[in-house]
Amino acid sequence: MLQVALKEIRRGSAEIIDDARIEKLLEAYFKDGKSYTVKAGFDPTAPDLHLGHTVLLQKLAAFQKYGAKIQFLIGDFTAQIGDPTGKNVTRKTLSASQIQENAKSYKDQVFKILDASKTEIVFNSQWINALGATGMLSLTTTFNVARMLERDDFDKRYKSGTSIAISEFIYPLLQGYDSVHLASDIEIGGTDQKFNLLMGRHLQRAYEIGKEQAVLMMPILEGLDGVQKMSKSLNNYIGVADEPNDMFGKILSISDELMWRYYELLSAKTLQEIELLKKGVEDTTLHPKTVKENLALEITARFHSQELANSAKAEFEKVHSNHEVPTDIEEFSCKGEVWVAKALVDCGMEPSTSQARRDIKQGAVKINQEKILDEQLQLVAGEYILQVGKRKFAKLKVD
RNA sequence: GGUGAGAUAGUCAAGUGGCCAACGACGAUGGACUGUAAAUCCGUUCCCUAUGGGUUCAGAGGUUCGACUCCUCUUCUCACCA
Repeated sequence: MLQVALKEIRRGSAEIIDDARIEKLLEAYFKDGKSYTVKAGFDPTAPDLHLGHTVLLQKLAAFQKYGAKIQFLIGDFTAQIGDPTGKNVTRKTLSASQIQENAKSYKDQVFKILDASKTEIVFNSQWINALGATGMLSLTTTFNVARMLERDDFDKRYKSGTSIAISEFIYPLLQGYDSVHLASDIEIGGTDQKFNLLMGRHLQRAYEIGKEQAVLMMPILEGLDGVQKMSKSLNNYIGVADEPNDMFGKILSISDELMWRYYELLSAKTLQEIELLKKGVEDTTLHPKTVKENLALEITARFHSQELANSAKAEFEKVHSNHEVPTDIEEFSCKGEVWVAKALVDCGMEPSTSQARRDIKQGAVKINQEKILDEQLQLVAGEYILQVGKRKFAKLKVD
């Protein structure tokens, strides 16, 4: 039983520091039912969760299965600094009510994956504000600049002469201090968080709280482009709140290579099962598209339902394999004769009439399934199905 | 505080008085081929009912027939010195 649990906990992780500690904690749980805490930090500014976040959340859920109490930390204080990435050095401070609102939205989304009864949501402003200037000062004495510069992005920026705000040095310290205050047994995060996660261990030692947290790092999930990490700002994400059709379609649009990555980090399938799928594709007994469809079905079903996932698949086939018009299209209406280019802009399918004209010229625009090439076309009264490219549809009623 | 270098479209990056709506690369997007995969090929990539007009090269002025290019000031970034 312990071995099964450990295997599940370790699955997909990029690196584990102090694996022995995790083993001990689980052992104690199986023996005496002893609980332990697992901490994970989240940014209060982005309450729209995407699959990249769920990699971490699923890991937390796995811990919950084996006795863990989750410390779901919302970094409302640290968000004022912004995790040093070289960009967004200073961020807007969020008002208390905004943070509460975001936190609520987190709850709505997070508890689709996590067990609420085994999760505690905490805000770090609560104890960091209580630190005061003296507390803050003594926190900074636990570390020095040379070691701070060991952090990869600090190192790069320092060497390349990009500015580093002093406040950015404080960020890892505060994140580490959170672990001191919460007395966390384990902290998990992405590989990009390694430095900060280790800071937790360092500070727990410095503050002599009698334990040092184990650290489990998950790989960063690549976005739809397969290169950059999944993020909202890069618009390469699959949101957990995405419509079933979108979710299904987005997953199907990833590359075959990336599909295996998603399988490993997102699927509930065991590693052996995934190996079998890989073999099947390699010796051509399985079509990669089928394998990808199954993944899309699994993920879509997880956040919606099996039924909705199935109908998303049916819809997808309808539109893309049979080139039919989707079932649900946004409807627009207007009065009098309209010029096509204008109509496309009004329906939000094109950003400008210039762009619309170009697309028409290139044969990207279809009306009622017929390609049109006349950019001067006027739409008289009637109903039209407008289409730009492969995926943009709208219904327009002209009176 | 002093001195010097720089700021160009989503990003990187050419352009040092007219040939500039601005080379190129990446990205994005359309088409072909497919499995809405990858790879590849060919387009497009400021706005405007448009063989023309308008607004752009950090911001504000100025010189000039004409400025992304020259001058002045402002803001920001970097380097060296203090």
